Amino acid sequence: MATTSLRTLQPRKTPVQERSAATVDAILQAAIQVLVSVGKERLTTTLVAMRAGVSVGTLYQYFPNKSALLQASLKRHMHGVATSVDHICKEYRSTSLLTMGSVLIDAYLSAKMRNVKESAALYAVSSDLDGLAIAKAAHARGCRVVAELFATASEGLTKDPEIVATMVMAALNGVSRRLLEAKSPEREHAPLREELLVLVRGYLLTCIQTKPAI
Amino acid sequence: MATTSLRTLQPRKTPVQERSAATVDAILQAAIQVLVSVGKERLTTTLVAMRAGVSVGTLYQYFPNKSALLQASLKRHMHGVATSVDHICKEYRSTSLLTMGSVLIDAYLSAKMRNVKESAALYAVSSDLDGLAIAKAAHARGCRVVAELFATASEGLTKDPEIVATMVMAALNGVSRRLLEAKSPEREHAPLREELLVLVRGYLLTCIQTKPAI
DNA sequence: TGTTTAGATGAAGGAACCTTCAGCTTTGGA
DNA sequence: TCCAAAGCTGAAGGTTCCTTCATCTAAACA
Repeated sequence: MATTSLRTLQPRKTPVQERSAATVDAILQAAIQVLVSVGKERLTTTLVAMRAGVSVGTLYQYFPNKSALLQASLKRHMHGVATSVDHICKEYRSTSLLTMGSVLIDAYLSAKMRNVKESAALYAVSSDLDGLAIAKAAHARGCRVVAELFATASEGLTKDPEIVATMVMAALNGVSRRLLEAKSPEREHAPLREELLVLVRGYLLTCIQTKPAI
Repeated sequence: MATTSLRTLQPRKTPVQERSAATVDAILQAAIQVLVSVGKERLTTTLVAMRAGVSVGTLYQYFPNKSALLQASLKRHMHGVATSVDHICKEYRSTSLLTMGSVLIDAYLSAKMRNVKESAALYAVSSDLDGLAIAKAAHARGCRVVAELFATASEGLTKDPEIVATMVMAALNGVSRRLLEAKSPEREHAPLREELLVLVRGYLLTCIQTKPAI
């Protein structure tokens, strides 16, 4: 069963010409647009194809079924966020824990806020059975990378970096979700970011071995 | 449209005899069970009716449509959690902020962990268009109640209680979701609870006017 | 006991929509 | 220019599942 779902996730046909690569891209973009405008419940493959300017048949040449299409959309979105975080994690190795926390918050939040509607709409996808696995995997990978970053902190850690990373990421998730589902996320962005900074800083301070003056 | 959805949410028929009240209860319980066993995607009204030991027709006498059924299930679940939090918020007025944070975490987490599968399965419902409104409303109400609690803290607050409550609840949500979606939530419950305590305590300390020794 | 009302039934209507496939068009190279 | 391969089309098949309603049973009450 797992084998089947993994196999069916693969594109039916791999684009070899340039135009088909553009088609796949258009379909994925259209999927997001439809998701944003009508929601996951009312998204149909025909609607997505129309929006992409192709026929349904074309869609089914690159995605074996509707679920695969949604999963691909979700993966694409999460990959964007993950890339931002990865970048930060490479760049800020061996700095102070508080710096790490601060830049992590900025990277994660601004990646999510880059396209508010899209991020919010994809929550519906990441909650169903197929999406959940992808979301979990992405989250787990994110925690691992952040844990590795924390392990290089100039101050020593009193706790397992994995646990610290898990907590920070969970808080980040909670607050960003709250933000994305707010009436006007743009307006609340700055204040919530500040407050999140306070929250994470307070926590990270308790994870440092020799407490500094600040 | 809002009027329509509100009207259709109302039960089609109000139970007047005792047996029908029991039927409604059985249907709601069955909805949760089906949700847990096959997920929201594959839940059908016929399946729910079968599980409840009634016919589909009976289901449609109390719920105007499938969406209303799911919404009712979600409401029931959230009401359970809200009741726990409300209770705490009445009981711990005028205590210290740290006490409030601690009992809040316990109340919220144990309410969610009371039935792990159910809580996890309902995330799918709370993410779709109909469920989102309910979830948001419940969350907003929770924040308001907690903010009122925080406003009575024996120590003075340096910030708007609403903001403090929002952050604490967002962190709570993030961590409990992470917990509920873990492979074995029971095993991780205690350690994550401890860590959540540290996280929230650290934050609340920064919200107190005159910093105490502890 | 008879009548009225509440409650329950489940086959069938019918809409929605995923997915296929036989045939058409475009592209790239020989 | 011409052909083979890649790409595209969209009507139609088929399935799933929501929802209804004519009909039956159980309960309350006089």
